[in-house]
This record gives sequence, C-alpha cells and structure tokens, in this order.
Amino acid sequence: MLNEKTVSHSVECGDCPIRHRAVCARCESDELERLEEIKYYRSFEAGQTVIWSGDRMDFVGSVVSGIATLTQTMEDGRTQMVGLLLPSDFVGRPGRDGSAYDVVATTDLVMCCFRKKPFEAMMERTPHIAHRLLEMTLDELDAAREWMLVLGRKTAREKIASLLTIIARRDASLNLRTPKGAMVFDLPLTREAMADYLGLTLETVSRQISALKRDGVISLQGKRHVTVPDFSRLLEEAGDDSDGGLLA
Amino acid sequence: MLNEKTVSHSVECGDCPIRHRAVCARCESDELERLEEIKYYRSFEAGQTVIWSGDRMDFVGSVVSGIATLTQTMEDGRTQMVGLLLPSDFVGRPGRDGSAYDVVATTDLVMCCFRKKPFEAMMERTPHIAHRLLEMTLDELDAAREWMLVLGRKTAREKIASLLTIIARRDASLNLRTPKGAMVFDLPLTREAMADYLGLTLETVSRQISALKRDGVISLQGKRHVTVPDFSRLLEEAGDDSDGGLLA
DNA sequence: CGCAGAATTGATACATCTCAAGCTGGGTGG
DNA sequence: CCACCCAGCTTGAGATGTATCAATTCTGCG
Repeated sequence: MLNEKTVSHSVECGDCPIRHRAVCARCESDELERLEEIKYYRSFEAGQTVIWSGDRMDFVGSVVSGIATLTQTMEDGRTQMVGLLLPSDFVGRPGRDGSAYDVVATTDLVMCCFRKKPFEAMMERTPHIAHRLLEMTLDELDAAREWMLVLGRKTAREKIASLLTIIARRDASLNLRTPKGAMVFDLPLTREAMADYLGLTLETVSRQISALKRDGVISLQGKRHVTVPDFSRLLEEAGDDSDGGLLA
Repeated sequence: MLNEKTVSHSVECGDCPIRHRAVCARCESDELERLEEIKYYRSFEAGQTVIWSGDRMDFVGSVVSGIATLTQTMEDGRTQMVGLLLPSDFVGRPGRDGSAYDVVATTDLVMCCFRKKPFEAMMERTPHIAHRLLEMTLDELDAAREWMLVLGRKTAREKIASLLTIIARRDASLNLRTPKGAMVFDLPLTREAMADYLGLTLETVSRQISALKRDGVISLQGKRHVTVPDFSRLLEEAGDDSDGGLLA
C-alpha cells in the first residue's frame, strides 16, 4: 500500500465529526476514553485498495471522511458493488478473520481503526457499542434489501434515478439543507462505479444520464456536478412510491 | 387472518428443534426460563400473509418450522423477494414499529413469538440474546450481499443454478447429509416465487430449469423434486468460483 | 371426470449489452 | 504556450438475452 499513512496526532473523540453517528455514538465519556486508547487513524488516497477480498483483516473501523466501496468480483471479471461506505459507516466484521469483499477508497479516505481483538474484547464489556453496532447492521440490511429491489426489478432509467435520489438524500442529510426547490450535489462515483452499483454497463449508465438530462429531470455542470430542479420528479422516475422518506 | 391459530400448549425450549440456531441459541437455562414466560406460538397455513408491509408489528419471533418469504412490492405490482426465512431465522426488528416488508408463509408455518416490548427489555438485560442477534444479522447481511451479485451480474441460467445450490446446501445442512454423489431435495417455492427471488419472469425460470434438465445438470421427478447428480457441475453453472463452501 | 392452479413451450418485441468510434477536459512535457 | 495524451465519458449500430403475449399441457383434487 504505497501511499497509505498512519496519522500520528490523534483527534479527540469529543471533536470527531462522526461522533454522533458511528459505532461509538452511544458511548459515555469513560467508554470513549478506553476507545481512545486502542484507536488509530489511517489515510488512503483515492483509488487505493483498503483490503482485498479474502485477505486477513486484523482491524475494524469507521469511515471518518471520504467514500469507500465494497465490491464482489467473479472469476471472469464481472463485478458488483454491494456497499457504499460513507462517513460514520463501519467496516469489518467482529468474529471473522478475513474480508469477504474488496474495500476500495474512491476518494481520499480517513478511517478510525481498532485492532480487532481489543475491539471484540471491549464489545463484550460495553453493551453500548454492541447495541449501536446491531442498530447499524440492521440499517445496512434494510439498505441492502432496498437495493435488491433496484437490482432485480427496476429499469435502467429507474436505477439511475434511484441512485441519484440516494446520493441527493445523503448529501442533504450531511449538509443539513432541506431539499425544497433545487438540489445540487456532486457524484462521488465514476460512470463505471455507478454501473457496478446498478448492475449495468457504463454505456447504459451514460445513455440514461443523458436521457434524464434531455428530459429535464436533471442538469449537469461538467460530468460530475448535478442539479435536480424538482426532487419529486426524480422520485417518480425512480419508481419510488412515497414522495417522502427524506426524514428517514 | 382466517386460519391462524395460537397454539396453547407450549413446547419446552429444551426440546425445541431450533434451540441451537435461533436467537436464543446462547442463552443459559435461567435465561431460557424467562424467555419461556413471554413466548407463544403461532401457526399459519401455506399462502397466508403473516404481516403486511407498513403494518404495525407488535411482536418479533423465530421460524420454528416451515418457510416464509420477505417481499417488497412496487406500486405497479413488480415484486422482489428480499429474504427467505427458514427454521431458526428471526423475524422483525427490535426498535421499529412497522414491518418494512410483506411476510408470507409459503408452506405451513410455525413461529415462536415474543411481544416486542418485553423482548426488547429482555435484550437490554441479556447480552447473550443481543449478541446472537447481531451475529445472525451480520450473516443475513452477507447473504443479502451475495444475492446482490446474483441479481446484478448473473445470467438467468446462473441465477437458477445459484438458487438450486442454496437450497441444496441448506437442505444438506438441515438433514446432515454429506453432499457427495447425488443430492436430492424438494423445491419449496413455486416457479413464480423463484422468479421473484431472482428478478426474472416465471417463464424464464421455467425455460432455464428445462434447459438445465436437458443438459443433464439436474433431473426432475415431478415438478418439485430435484436430483443433482454432480454438485460441482451445478456450482460451475452458478458461476461460483470456489467449489467448496459447503462447510460455511 | 373435469376443473383450476401450476408449469411448459412458442413466437415476437424490446431493453440492455457489445463492439467500435469519437469526444472532452485537465495535466504534462517539449 | 501549445500540442499532445489519456482517462473518463458520450454516442452509434448491431447482437443478444430476457420479457411479453398467447397457447397448450400437466397435475392434483373435489
């Protein structure tokens, strides 16, 4: 891992940007102190692989900033993204040695890591952590099932629209902007990564984005910067029933 | 719910067929005693809906015997199965009021239920339960991600073969037969249910099953009883890399 | 026996993939 | 400063896999 750096100067958990959403969200201050003792930061540059599928994984951790992807690959090269990791998301599975997926940094990435053994030991003694991890895992399971509907039953156009609503929502929730009127955000993924997420080819992704643009559902400034003039229109295109869900 | 019955005569947890695999697997005998106090059984006939998506759900529980499905439906009727619930699998989400999915019994079904409130309270006091539930949820998340690869990237033939390997494996693990030589099992799903699982139409499912039969990968006795003469051949057809995985 | 639900099979339509050719924009070296 | 280069992206034309629509054929059961 050529460009990985281990950041030495620790950030105080109290000042951590993901303090209230990560696996440590429920911890009391004394629990945080013990976590501080075993935590360390790692940084990755855009494009770097964090872990290869099948590799031994001796740590778990949280995404602090940046975006990473979880992907599976078949022998012949077909790949499917199975998770999109955003700030506060948890990486790794307590109680398992190897990684089941490739984890790749798609932007510059900072992670807050814990060696697996001490973390597992701490989980045993700290219900707040185990409880929060269960809650987060259940949320991920719901997201995965939502994605199964997208993969199994939606058209290419609906798939693209679905992905855009997800990114738009997440961006809105991070930046605390209410999604009334126009929404503006950047695509953190290449066309190819979108294709891997959606079970499409990159050409189809490109064509459907062009079509949504032509139909006035979105507009683009450059290749990555998106404006959505009418969010409910985008939701319709995604085939999502309820117009709401923004507060979920 | 016309034909639902609440079975009054309780079964002792010690004699329960899913004792060692369900959410209660790790419980000590005193913990089991407290669970006995709040548990009750419910039975459903094949075809009955256990819960509708969006309905208030005041219980959680485990499948004791039979098979149920978790499905999502779009406004226009497209449906995608997002989970297949087998004996010992857990239904419901602590900390959430409504069900996110339709739960349907595809065979006669017996569930061991707990009212949600008492169960949640018990989870707080009983790390063995919370811990086991986390473990089971992580397993389900892995299964969901595996399924995302099937839905997103596999061909119709590979999808059918993948489903058959899953059912064959599960059947082998329940019946403790080693899968050397021929494997024989029943399909617990209609062609339509398989189609909903795989993101296909029932016609395509039927055609691909016929094709696998024609090519000697499987043979059928009746519509539902399957013989697999060479399991590794089936794995090849599924596009799965490793030939193993039976012990997972 | 004959019906009804489940499954198979056929013919055709269509969405997406595949292969192939350009385009665009930002960075680099002469 | 310009020319080039390259990854990322767009667009086109044709091939292909799966869906759709429509008949039959099974199978179990009253």
